[in-house]
Amino acid sequence: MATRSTRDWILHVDLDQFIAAVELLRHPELRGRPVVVGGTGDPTRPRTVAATATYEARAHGIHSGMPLRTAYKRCPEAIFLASDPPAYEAASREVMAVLREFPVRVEIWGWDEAFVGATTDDPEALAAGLQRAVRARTRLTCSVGIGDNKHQAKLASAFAKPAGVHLLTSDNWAETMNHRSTDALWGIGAKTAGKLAAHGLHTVAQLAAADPADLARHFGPTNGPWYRYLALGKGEAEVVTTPWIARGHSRETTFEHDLTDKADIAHHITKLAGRVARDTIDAGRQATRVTVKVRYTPFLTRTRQAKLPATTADPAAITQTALTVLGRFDLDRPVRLLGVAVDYAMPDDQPALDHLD
DNA sequence: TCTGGGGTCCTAGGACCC
DNA sequence: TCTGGGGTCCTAGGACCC
Repeated sequence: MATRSTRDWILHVDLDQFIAAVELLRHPELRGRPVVVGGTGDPTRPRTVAATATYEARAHGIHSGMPLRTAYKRCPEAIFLASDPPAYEAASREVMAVLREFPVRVEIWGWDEAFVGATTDDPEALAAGLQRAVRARTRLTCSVGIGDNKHQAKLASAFAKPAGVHLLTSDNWAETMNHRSTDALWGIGAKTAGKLAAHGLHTVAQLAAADPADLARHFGPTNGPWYRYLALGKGEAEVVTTPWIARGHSRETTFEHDLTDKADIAHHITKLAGRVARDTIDAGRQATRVTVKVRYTPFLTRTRQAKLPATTADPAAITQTALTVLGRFDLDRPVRLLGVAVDYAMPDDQPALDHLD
């Protein structure tokens, strides 16, 4: 291969089967067996879904997002494990620490992913070095995508699975992506792909060639042109190493049995609001707005929100506002989920000043 | 397949104001 | 008197992602 000149690259590091891999490190005797992780690990419990499934479980048609009861029917001999977020959090921190020991910029993107910005003439060697270090220190394997921007690198890491390295740049973008369906792009899902197809735009190539003004008319002034931008293989190329500042925070619960008693519903909202308030205090943040979410049976979701009288983290104030907002819902039908969310005040939000002139 | 939990961002319509 | 245009804020919902 020809020698490359030194320049900036974006790498996307994606841990392979992260949750399952962490569980198999703790339960090595389960290696090679169908394992499903989710909820409390009780496959008879309704309204619980799989967080992940090993390749052996996938061979039985099980996949993440599938109700555990369905997974159990498909493969009764599968091992069902409870989800253990603190364990995944800890494993994730170890991986990210390994990445940060390299002379690169690291942007954490969830438990099992990170973007790495590097200036190098050999991105493949860097990718292999990252993989070796992560495996040596954590016994976890990862796939690495290499691109000119985050979008390309993100798609490339999927092509690299499992445990491989794949390069997707502006040079091979068209040949790799043009024939694919638009939902192959990062940010276009099933719904948008369906709407695009209804406009005659089925493939990435067709979307790339579409008229931006026409897209803006049909898909919104920001989204329409953005879809075309994605189809051209463009994307954000800046790796942000400063910690992410959360925009908000929420807690929600799906109940195994529907709630019908209004006092019971209010009690659960009080508990959820209290948790959100404690989380807000723990995060050292302040809330500006409270949103209450109600999901009725069978699956109709409604939200109502209100601005807090003043920016606060006070549990009593947040709970009171949540209960007031709850009062605006129809509670005469069975409820399967309740949630409470807050918007956080952002650090650059200026307090409102009274203008006196 | 009877559908989790936790996030982010965009859009559209209405209120309100000048 | 029946009637414009724009700007901003608020709200609810939707789409997408991990």
